[in-house]
Amino acid sequence: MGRAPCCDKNGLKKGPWTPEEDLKLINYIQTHGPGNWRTLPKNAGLQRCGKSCRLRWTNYLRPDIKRGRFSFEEEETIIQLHSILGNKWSAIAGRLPGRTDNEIKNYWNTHIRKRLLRNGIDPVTHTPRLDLLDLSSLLSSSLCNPSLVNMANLLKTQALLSPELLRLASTILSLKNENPDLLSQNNLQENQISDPNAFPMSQSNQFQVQAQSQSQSQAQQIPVCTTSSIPCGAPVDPAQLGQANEGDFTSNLPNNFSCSNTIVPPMTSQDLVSQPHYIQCNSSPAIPASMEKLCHFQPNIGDDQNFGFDSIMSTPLSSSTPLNSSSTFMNGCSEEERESYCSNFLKFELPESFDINDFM
DNA sequence: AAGATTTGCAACCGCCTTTCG
DNA sequence: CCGAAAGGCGGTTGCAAATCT
Repeated sequence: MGRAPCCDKNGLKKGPWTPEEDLKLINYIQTHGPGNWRTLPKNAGLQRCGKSCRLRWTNYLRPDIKRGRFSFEEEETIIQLHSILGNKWSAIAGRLPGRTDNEIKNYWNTHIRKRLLRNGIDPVTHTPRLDLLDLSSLLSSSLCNPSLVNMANLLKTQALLSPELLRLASTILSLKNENPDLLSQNNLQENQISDPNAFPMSQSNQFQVQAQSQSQSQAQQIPVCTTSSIPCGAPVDPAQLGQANEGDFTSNLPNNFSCSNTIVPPMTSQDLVSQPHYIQCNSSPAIPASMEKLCHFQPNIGDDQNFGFDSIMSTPLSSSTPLNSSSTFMNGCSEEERESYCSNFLKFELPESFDINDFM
């Protein structure tokens, strides 16, 4: 019964391949084709297991393998595919011509995964991770200077995505109301916060609240988050924002605040009503309109005409049609530039029925 | 300059599925 | 149909190179 025994494992070499072994394997496969991996080592004169030969060929010696740094387009494809397929490296490799599953896996683990983590994105779920965000600056700011950083700031960042954070913010407000002394004990820190140069903002959360002295008449204006290394651009329903501002959120809403280096002219509620119900996550002026689509959060991926789950699953792995190629312009860009893009990869859209009070 | 630490990647390991006798 | 080996895949390791202190 069963097959004939596999290759004799005794005396088989392991470890790094020598150039001579590579040459033998290449010559044999070029002449005879890969064929049966079990018998290949013996026929090729190699003291290796067939499995080892197959691995060496598919991961390193195959002539169609593309070596070198991953392009931005490839990286973008990997992230998109990983958000759907998870660690199905072979499936991902099937969509990336010339790349092996092993190479993609290595690249994910050594580059992309770390970058996503740095930006507060869970590399498994592709959603923001609050435990990775530097909440300390937000919290200390909120405790030390209620006029500088307030509930709206928390909302602005990620609170709309997280009931936990909203509850935390609510607790902070309660603390503030119950123990105002707590605030006065932190005058020194307050001064530090007031001086942007003296306050060491965390890498992941460089919020800078601006335009404190706007008139109350602009209170309904919508803050625009322009840049942050965490995913931002949470959608805001203007009506609900106003409701939140007048309701449980007792602190004063900054009329025009930003988490970037640049002040963006405030939008009015009317402006927003006529716009899609999300705030643009504008990471860099250099990102062209063609990138906009990529900013949409992946749950919309099925609607993306360029990238659908069905297309992946129905397309043979051998057909190496590259996915949307909107970003080849970023080939060769620096790690920082990639990171900047990566950090804004997610943009969230909430249904119009979204009610912030449901979270409180 | 030297040792420590981090990074990148080839290769191995072990498990699961497929194939074959 | 069954059992065993091949094939395939994802996770992990080990080591050399690069970077930091």
